[in-house]
Amino acid sequence: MTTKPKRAELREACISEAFRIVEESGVENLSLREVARRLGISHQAPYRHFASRDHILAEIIALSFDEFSVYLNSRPLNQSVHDDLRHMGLHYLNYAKHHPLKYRLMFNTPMPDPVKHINMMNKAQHAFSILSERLEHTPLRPLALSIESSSNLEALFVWSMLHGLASILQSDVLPSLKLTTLEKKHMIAHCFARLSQALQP
Amino acid sequence: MTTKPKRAELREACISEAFRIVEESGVENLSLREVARRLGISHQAPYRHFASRDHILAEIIALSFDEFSVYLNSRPLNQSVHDDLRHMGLHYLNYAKHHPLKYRLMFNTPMPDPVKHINMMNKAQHAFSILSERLEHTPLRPLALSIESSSNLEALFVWSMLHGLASILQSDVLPSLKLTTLEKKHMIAHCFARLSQALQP
DNA sequence: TTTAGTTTGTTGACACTGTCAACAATTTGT
DNA sequence: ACAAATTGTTGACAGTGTCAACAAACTAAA
Repeated sequence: MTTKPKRAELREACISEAFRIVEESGVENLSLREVARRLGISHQAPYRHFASRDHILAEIIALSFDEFSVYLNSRPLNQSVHDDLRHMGLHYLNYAKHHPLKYRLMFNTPMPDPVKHINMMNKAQHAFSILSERLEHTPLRPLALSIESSSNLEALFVWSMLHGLASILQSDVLPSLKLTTLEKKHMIAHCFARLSQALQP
Repeated sequence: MTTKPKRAELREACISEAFRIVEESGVENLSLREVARRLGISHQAPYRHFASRDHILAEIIALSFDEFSVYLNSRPLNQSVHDDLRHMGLHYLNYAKHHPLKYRLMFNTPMPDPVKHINMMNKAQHAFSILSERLEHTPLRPLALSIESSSNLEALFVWSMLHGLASILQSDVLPSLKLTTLEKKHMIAHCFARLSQALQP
């Protein structure tokens, strides 16, 4: 439990305590009352700073997107652009692996009404733009003329693969799929190889 | 509300009522008490048939996987194997699009302990096997020798892309990504084109 | 500085949830 | 037909989000 905060700092204290709760035990165990309890304040105090549970949720989702963006950008510099894209993908998967509860918070949680939480959506958009901009400067295998292309579309494709893979890797279903240990070990490498085949000229 | 069921049919009635609730308003609004209310029985009656909420959840997840498997198999027959794979993918996305709440139930919901709900896991495994078996009889572009391959691995790759795409398409984040209407319109076609490039010999 | 007004925190309530325990009705097996 | 087991009901408890009424504390003007 965190030390009892002074006035005016309560809002920030609530957010970081809520963030901590999600890190520790997942969004389904986040309750405003638990936040209040940990901060040693009354169960209604947080309501002076957040209109509803959704509003504090939006804050910590935004925080997570920030953290995620920083993590994506913290990848080592790579010589070739395709190597860099690859490392970005691996970084993506690493974040999901090491912060599964926060990853689920961002991507697997029914979100509060986006229109009411524009800041949150902007942070999400920013994380996406990292991927999109990386692809903007990556020469790709040409597609048939009938197929529309743009760095956003390529980013959506790569993101789909990464998000799907990250989800499956941490899914409860995976252990029941009767995969050999060899298959389990090579999942990521295989998917990245196929991704290269799709993208590399 | 369904008609009050006779004895011994209560278990089945609970399951289908719960299934209906999820279809209508999503898993987060599923409560045993609401099920009981709709069936006109006491709030505790369902507990004679399900040890906990998780147990009825496991039942309707299993049901959803069944429905999903049937849907995947209901695709029209296609001449070429790659065409068939493509249609399978489109069918996958169609299911997610037309049954978003059930799709989320299967793939985006923290599952009850898999070990305690083996039937549910078997149904999930069966849905996966449909994809895996399709890939088993589809000639694919060869990979580098250092890269492991198997129909399961190929299925995981395709599934990753499909699941990622399906999730993103129904995500609340999508509208905030500043995509042009043209990009939105071509998302699916683009991803499938890239998928073909990855897989087609 | 004192006072009035606004912001923030507290207490208590309500409706909702899952689940336990005790009891009643009903069905089943002999 | 009666004993036993199964199934259904009622009532309770702890947990949740949130509203309303009230109290304390900070802020701004006199």
